[in-house]
Parts: sequence; structure tokens; C-alpha cells
Amino acid sequence: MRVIIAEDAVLFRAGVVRVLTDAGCTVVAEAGDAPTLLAAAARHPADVAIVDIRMPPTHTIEGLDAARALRAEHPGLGVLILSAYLEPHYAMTLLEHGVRAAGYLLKDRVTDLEEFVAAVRRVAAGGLVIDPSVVAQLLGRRRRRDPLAGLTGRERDVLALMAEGRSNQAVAARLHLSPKTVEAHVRSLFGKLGLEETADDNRRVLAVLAFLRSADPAAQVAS
Amino acid sequence: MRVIIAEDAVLFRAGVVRVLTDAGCTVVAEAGDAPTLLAAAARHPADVAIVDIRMPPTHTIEGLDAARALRAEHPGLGVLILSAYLEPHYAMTLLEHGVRAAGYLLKDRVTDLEEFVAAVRRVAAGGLVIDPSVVAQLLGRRRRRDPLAGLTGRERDVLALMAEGRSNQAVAARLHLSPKTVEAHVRSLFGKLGLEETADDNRRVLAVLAFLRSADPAAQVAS
DNA sequence: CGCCGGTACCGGGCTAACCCTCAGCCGACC
DNA sequence: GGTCGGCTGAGGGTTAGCCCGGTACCGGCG
Repeated sequence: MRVIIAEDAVLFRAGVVRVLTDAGCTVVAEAGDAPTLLAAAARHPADVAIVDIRMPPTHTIEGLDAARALRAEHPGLGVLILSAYLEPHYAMTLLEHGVRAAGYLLKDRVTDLEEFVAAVRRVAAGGLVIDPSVVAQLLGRRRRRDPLAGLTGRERDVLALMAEGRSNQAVAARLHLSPKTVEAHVRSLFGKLGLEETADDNRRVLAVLAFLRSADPAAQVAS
Repeated sequence: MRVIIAEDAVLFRAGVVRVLTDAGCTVVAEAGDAPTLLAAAARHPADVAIVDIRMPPTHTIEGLDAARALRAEHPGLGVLILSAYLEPHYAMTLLEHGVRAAGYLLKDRVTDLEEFVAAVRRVAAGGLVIDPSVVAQLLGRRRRRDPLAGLTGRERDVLALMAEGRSNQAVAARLHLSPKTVEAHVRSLFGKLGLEETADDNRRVLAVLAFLRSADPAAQVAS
């Protein structure tokens, strides 16, 4: 199996190279950025490319764009995204071009080296490999494409004030409502945001986070 | 040069092992958590230990605690922290025990393998190695008023989880504490953030907002 | 040695914020 | 007219999260 590895973090890349060569694979090229990756793929026949999404120069989605280009230009080449981030929409973008010879794994969730090598082989052989937590988030995301879209105007008013750190009483005073009405709106917006009652969650904070994330789309790309 | 490597991310650890062995170093032990690290240091004479701060089981500062223990128990052993996060206060904690045979580097900023190996050798030989951006942030932190600056490490851990929308119970479970302890930390951090009890405020949300607004909070959060 | 801050955690008390069911009014739409 | 969703809000019940005072241990420091 011939592999190309595109990853700008040199220590991490060295690790992947080592694991694969120890397993008998041939690493035909290494790249630290997207242009180098594309040039390597043109020059070196390979079975699979392991690609990090965020690479220089922009550190945004250079790797993803390159992965898509690879799939278009080299139909026989498997592409495995190996990302530090749980980014379902990126996984979806990759899979739009077909669910064969593709993969999306999370760096932190690779705990068994043999499994990792097996996953790479599977993608090289035309299979699909995708981290279960990505699938779970994909499913969740289908239900609420835009979390705030389903809220009524009043619910949004209430949530905005919650997101300022206001108590229910203060929200009521500000909107000239009864505290009971605020509670009713809060309860309704929890349901619409898909926030179920669990022992592990503070739903008010989760609702506020949803609001803040929606108001600032750039925050979704952070970290 | 004999090296011990403590890092729970297996691919990354493999990378570090490869780079060092390729450079002629001897990796005498590998560890995926702090207790294994301490046991390895007791069993295998080494010149330097490369340690990740956040490791199992708590994923908080187990690595840092272990690093400090190493420095106390093995005076001749150099300790190089290799962290994914820019955490100046942790760097300071490490250096409090002396500025010899110590190092603090960021994973993402290791761009040259030979420099990395040279840095490891420097620490093994009793030198000090510290990433320039850590120094800059140390200096910058002095200039800016960061509301989180007055929080203890534990309080910051608790607040980070609150900011994920976790309940006190979930925070307790995650950090292996009693819910009562979490309450105590929450109460303490409210005071330090200057959040007084008023009828108009939801202080938990305000604390979360302070966390989200502070300088580079992501650098302080695991995962 | 005593003091201090950090960490951990207890018992006990209180309430804001949640839950539920129910109800009324309004305007839009069929 | 009847239905629907949005808005408003009541009564009643529960509890997570806050409060307080207190204890205990540890390491660092004077």
C-alpha cells in the first residue's frame, strides 16, 4: 500500500509515517501544505492520501479543499481525513463526492495503532471509514440545521436576554411580562433547541451557547 | 541520550519516538498516563522525560503534576513539557522549581525536527528551553487584565466545564470530585470574578460569558 | 512551629428555575 | 365558523444550584 501524508505538524506526521512503515506500508510522499500535497499526488502513484484539514497557509480548510481536488483528479486514490476537530459539515463535504475510498477520523480518538492501519487499508481498498462520533453529530445536525430558526420572536427575545446573563425576573421586567410567561418561553425554546433534561447538562447555559454560536458564525470555526 | 516519553495520543507519541530514535537517542520507556510515567522513571535511568500536561485519568494537569514529581525525585532528570496548549501559568509552575534541565514547548510550533531533537538534548544537558510565544504571553498577560487571571487552576477547570454547559454533577464526575467540592469552587470563582448575588443576574451564565470572552480561553481547555 | 492558600468535602437551609397541566385571547387561514 | 400557532399567564410541585459555617490535609513560607 502506497501512502501520501499531508500534515503540517511535523511530530504528528512523523508518528503517522512510523506507524504505517512499521506496518509494511510505503510512504511515497510527505507534505506540509496543500500545494505540496497536490504536487506529490501528481508525481507519485499512491493508494491513499492521509490529509489534515487545517494546513498552511490559511490553516482553515486548505486540506479539505485539497482532498476534494484529489478525489476529482485521482479517482483511484482513497482519501482519509485525519482531523483534530469534530467537524461534521466538513465530513459531509467530503462525502458529497461519494462514500467510497473515503474516511474521516479524529486524531484524539485513534487509540489503537493496528486499527488505525486497518482503517487506512480499508480506505485504500475503496471502503468508507468514519469516526462514530462524527456520525452521531451528523445525525443530530440533520434535525436542527439552524438552531435559532425554529424560535418565535418572543422566544428569541427571551433567549437574547438570558444570553446577557439575566435572571428570569430581569427578563420579565425588561419585556414587561410575568415571570410565569418567561418560564413558558424558556421551556418552549428548550424544546425547540432540542435540549432535553439530563443529569449532566445545564440547559440554560447550553441554550445561551447555542445563541452565541448562532450570532457569531466565526465562533463555529474556532479551536 | 536516554528518553522517557509520556503522551496518551498514540500517533503523536509514535512520532516523537521515531524522531528521537532516528536521531540516535534511546527511548527507554513510553507511558500513556502519569502513574506509568512515574513508574518508568523509577525503573529506567534516563536523561530526559518528555511529558504531555493533560493525560488520563483526569486529563487536567496530571502530566504537570507528574513532571514536578519527577523533578523532585530524580534531580538529574531533565523534564520537557510538550503541550498542545499555550498555558503560561503551567509553564510558570514548572519553572518555579528551577530553570535548569527544564523545557516547555508547544506541539504545533515544532516545525524543525533537528531543532526539536536539539532542544531535547539541551534539556537533558541541564539547559532551559521555552517556546517564545509562551514567554510573550507571560509578558502580555502581565499587561492585560484577564478576569480569569485570579482563578486557581482548579477553578479554571471547573469553569471550563461549566462553559460547556455541564451540570455540577457532570463537572464532579469529570474531575473526580464530590458535587460539594464543585459547589465550593463555583462559589469561589464567582467571588473572584466579582459576581455578586443580585435578583437580576444569572451568575452561572455571567461566569460562562466571562470565560468565553477572556483572552484565548480555548488555550486553557482540554479537547 | 504557626500561618496561609489551595484543595477537598460535609451538613443543613433556601430559592430561582425548572417541571406539569390548564386556560384565555388574538389574528391568520381555510 | 373552526383550527392553528403565538402570546400570555395561572396554580401547584420539585430540585439543581446556590448559600452558610465548618472540618481536614498538604505544601510553602517566615
